[in-house]
Amino acid sequence: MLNKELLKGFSPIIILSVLSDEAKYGYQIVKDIKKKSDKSLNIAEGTLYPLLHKLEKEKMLYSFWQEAGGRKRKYYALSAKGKKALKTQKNDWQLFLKTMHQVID
Amino acid sequence: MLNKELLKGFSPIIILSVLSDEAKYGYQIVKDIKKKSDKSLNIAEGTLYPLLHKLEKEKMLYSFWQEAGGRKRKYYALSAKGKKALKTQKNDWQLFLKTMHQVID
DNA sequence: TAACATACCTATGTATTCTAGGTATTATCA
DNA sequence: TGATAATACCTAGAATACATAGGTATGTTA
Repeated sequence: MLNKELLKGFSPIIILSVLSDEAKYGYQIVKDIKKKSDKSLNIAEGTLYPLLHKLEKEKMLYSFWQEAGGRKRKYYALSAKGKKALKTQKNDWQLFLKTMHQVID
Repeated sequence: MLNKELLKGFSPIIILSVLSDEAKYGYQIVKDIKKKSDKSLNIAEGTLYPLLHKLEKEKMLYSFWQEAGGRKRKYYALSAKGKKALKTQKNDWQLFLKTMHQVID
């Protein structure tokens, strides 16, 4: 596990990124991030759900309910605004990398 | 300026890094980080001073007062514990980079 | 002599994230 | 069959980090 404090502020770009290929539901996003990060990232459900609601409120995401095998799942997908925001955030991330390299290396 | 929210959690590694060559005083650290980052990072004094106090309390840093040109300056230097912590944090940083790459790229 | 730069500091507010719960359904296994 | 685990959603409150917005004091420069 990474130092949790290191992660503050990066949740939005992580979530928008994992949604960039296809719509996913909350529980799936948690597992997905865990898997993709080799278990280094473990975003708590208590962090994810409020954040999904916030991103939806900001029109970055939209949601729809879908049923599969008797289970109701709430899917989230990137809106046009969300796609744009993801691009911006990836640029910010690159600048951040460059800056950190300059300062700490 | 980088998105400020992106920076949360990285202040300690930044401060320990800029102190790794020589002891510096608070005001100098602010200017130093600003310069090294091409003005991308602008750590507020209201962020820096309490953080220096915290790092000193945790024995990562030690301080001493020195006078130059009639001005009193409080210098901070890395302790042995601080040097060790810096190494650990740089490893954490590398892991974080790798993880972010896996998740967002 | 006024304004700016240097140099230290703290109190309070805001934003983010975690902890620690809660509910309900389905799958597994003893 | 009954208990436990996994799936799937959620929220309230605490903890933490950082920025904002001040404050004080001295030295420098216009």
